[in-house]
Amino acid sequence: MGALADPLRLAIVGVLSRGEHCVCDIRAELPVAENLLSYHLRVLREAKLLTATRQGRWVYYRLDPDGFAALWAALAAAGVPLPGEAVATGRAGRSCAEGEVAP
Amino acid sequence: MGALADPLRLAIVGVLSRGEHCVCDIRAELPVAENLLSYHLRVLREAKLLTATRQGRWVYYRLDPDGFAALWAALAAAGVPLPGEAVATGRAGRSCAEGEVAP
DNA sequence: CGCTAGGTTCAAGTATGCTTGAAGCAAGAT
DNA sequence: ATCTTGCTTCAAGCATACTTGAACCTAGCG
Repeated sequence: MGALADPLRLAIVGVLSRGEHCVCDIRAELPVAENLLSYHLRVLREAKLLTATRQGRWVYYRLDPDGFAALWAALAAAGVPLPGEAVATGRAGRSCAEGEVAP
Repeated sequence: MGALADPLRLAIVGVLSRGEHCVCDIRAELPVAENLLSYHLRVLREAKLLTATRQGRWVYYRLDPDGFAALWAALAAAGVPLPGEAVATGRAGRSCAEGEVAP
């Protein structure tokens, strides 16, 4: 998680969600320093959300379906209500106020 | 986003995913300073992921379904592949290497 | 080979966010 | 009113992450 917490990285994912792109094309859509883009691409790569392949002089990035699947699985395991899931809003067992404020 | 990027906040959401809890009960499940818990609860509250209601001396927190719905909607709008969605891995139009390395 | 273009990495400064301790506020108990 | 409990807020220290500039590496070209 946290890899999607940066607006630039979210924008990168947005570009790549339309298909594979090389760094120079990403940079054409996102006006940002080459350094910075490389840094954020690395963060996303280390988060397993992106994969990179070199072709000649260019490096092509694409989204990693397995990484996103793992992300959603981890969130689900942590108890985060994913889209389409019901959100529990009822009262759970309480220990600190046991029977003090009976409804 | 980013509100779910902290392990403690993720744990808080996990506890609240089982239903409404007061702060002292959350604290009973997560060994953390009262200050710190209050801080992270505020972050989640300001992210619209939690709602708080005071009842007597206790403050009860619960997940906010609308907030989570808005979060997933925002991610979808940004192009993030949500669970169950296909991930585009094909080639998109390229401008920098137009026709140079024809497959 | 030397040279250039596309990307990456390194080391620095700055900003952001987390953590801690003390003070503050509200509501019930005395 | 005074005290205690449950929780929040404030201010300061510390850690982390972002940003910038320079050096570096690889692939292709002359």
